[in-house]
Amino acid sequence: MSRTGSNGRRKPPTIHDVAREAGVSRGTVSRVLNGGHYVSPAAEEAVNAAIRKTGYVVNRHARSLITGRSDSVAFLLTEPQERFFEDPNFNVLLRGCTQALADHDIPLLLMIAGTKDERRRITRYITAGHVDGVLLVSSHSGDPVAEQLRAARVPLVACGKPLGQSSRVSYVAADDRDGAREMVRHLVRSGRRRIATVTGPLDTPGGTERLAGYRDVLAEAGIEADERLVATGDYSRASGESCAAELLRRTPDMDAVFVASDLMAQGVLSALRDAGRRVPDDVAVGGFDDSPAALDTRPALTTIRQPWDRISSEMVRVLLAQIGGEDTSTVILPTELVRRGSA
Amino acid sequence: MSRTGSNGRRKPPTIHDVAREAGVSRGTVSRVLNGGHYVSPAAEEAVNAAIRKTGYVVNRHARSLITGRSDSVAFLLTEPQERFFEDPNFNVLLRGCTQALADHDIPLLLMIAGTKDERRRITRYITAGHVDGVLLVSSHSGDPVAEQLRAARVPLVACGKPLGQSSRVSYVAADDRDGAREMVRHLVRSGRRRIATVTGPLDTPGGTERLAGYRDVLAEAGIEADERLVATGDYSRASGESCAAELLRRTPDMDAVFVASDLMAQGVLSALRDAGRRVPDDVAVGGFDDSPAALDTRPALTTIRQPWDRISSEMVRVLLAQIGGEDTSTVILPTELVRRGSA
DNA sequence: CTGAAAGCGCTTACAG
DNA sequence: CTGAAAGCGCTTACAG
Repeated sequence: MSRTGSNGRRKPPTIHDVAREAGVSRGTVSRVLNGGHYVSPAAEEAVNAAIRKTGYVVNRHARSLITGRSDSVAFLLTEPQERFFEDPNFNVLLRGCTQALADHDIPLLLMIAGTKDERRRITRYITAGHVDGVLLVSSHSGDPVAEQLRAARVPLVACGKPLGQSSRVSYVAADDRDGAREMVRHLVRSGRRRIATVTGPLDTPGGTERLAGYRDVLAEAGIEADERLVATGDYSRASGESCAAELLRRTPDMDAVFVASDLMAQGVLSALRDAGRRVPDDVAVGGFDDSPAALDTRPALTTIRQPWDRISSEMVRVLLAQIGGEDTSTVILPTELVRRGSA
Repeated sequence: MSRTGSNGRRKPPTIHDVAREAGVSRGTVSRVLNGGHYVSPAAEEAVNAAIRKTGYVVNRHARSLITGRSDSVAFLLTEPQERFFEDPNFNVLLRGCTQALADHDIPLLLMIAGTKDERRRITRYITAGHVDGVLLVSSHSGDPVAEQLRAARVPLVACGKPLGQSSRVSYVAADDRDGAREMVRHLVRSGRRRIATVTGPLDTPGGTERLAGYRDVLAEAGIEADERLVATGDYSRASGESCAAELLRRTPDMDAVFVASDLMAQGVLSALRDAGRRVPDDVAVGGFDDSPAALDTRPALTTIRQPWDRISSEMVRVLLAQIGGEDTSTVILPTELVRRGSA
């Protein structure tokens, strides 16, 4: 059935081969392929048998040429730093999206727009219609790529609230503020009063929202706010270490630290150990993310779980809905306190 | 210039629009697009101006339909375990390949064949010609996907030596055996004599080759081999910890451990600390990979650097060559000893 | 060097 | 329910 091309690789069967095998027209085969509407049971049966027999697989290029859809989606990373790749959250997200898309038989194109040149090339590629939509992962605000894609009306869903133009862009995020509240309430409940925090960068939602949640709880608990207890990190382990060292110098009486990411919390634990403070006896430490590494610290890290599997499946769901014509939407997912040894 | 479609999104300009704008035929535009052969300078000039003016971007589906190429490449992960995503090496490799391909304007499709169902679906997709070639990342031997793709004559290059059918499959790998030798020689030179090793799984090249390198050096140094000094891990941190505990029990006099991955070495360091052994004073520890985490251990990990950036760029180079008709080939890249505190 | 024309494999109104 | 036909946007021999 399958013809052999000049290069030795088999030429795959076409819809024409299937039609001949089934004794119907190509149109009928196509109708079976596209949902089986307006096809008699007998014809459908014959076509399906012919498909099995020939091993036919639709040629997506031909289909895309006529439908105008590409049946593929981009996973776009716009990140000047290399950091996202070190971040375990990134892995989970990427895998989750790949698999959620695979369930719809949609391939994921991975694109990294690190430099200005890459951003221009990728924007051109996407706006030329080579993908049906974009899963956008970009931690910082004021991302020009997001704005350009939005202007070109490319279906788009961001991971985390895009600080610049949130009102017109779909996004899926964990409830950062509430997660932070959970953790700080837990610290308060365990008797801590001098609670410090190491924040993320303040131009990211994880930076501002988790800090806001921290302040919410101090206010509701009637604990006086002390700005010396607030240090700003950049999500790296090293920044956690240096922030903790600085906090220990400024406020040696602190008895707890809420750290806005597990990776930074690892650095905080190192700094505390170096300073001879016991965790959690002298200082309780709470992280954020529930990354795999949270299990490997000594003591194991009490942290806030971000539901990455749900975040990725919701991103895919919202994007496909938008590709299907629905309006933009926002999904906020609940977090969960995971108690381990550090707090 | 650009027409507006029914859904509100602009219909991108076609080769026809460019031809009209430039005052030439569509054939001439196509020739300019495909290398500019048999085109007069004047025509080429006019076409390029028209392309700029219209913002034309080639429709890859139409092109692929006729050329039979897809101008895209799959990055295929066949891994029953989730482990690869936790492995920092995976990140570096994926990023490296994405960027090396971007330099050729070729998008990377990420595919994960974890379950049997996924493997079947993905094999069908790939053998149907939807990608021009495959970058294969699969740690274990006897991978049925590799064999099927090879049989279907799909251009393919593996990361690491595929233990099953290495002779007919291109691959790029670090020199595992020589890297292991470097590390163990370093341990011997620093006066260690009771040198243990924690290997990777013995159905992976990193497992067998690094063990072979370890044995090479013991033999050349005239140190008696002692099988009690060999423990087999599975590349996880936890296995490093349990292997080290077992080694301490079997051979309490050991004065060094060569560990086949940095992640396992982290577990080894924990176990040694728990046992009250000082590193490197009592026991020297050498890792393999030079992962980012190797900088974060106490003491920092002496390790063997795998040249991941070169591995990824070579994988892409070899794959593109093969797509272009060249024969299979093998690339072995040198490793490098990175001395830090642990040995 | 250039244009007219065929054709890649598919989908989708259009008649029946 | 079904077939014949047009056409998606491009590339590539084929004449000139």
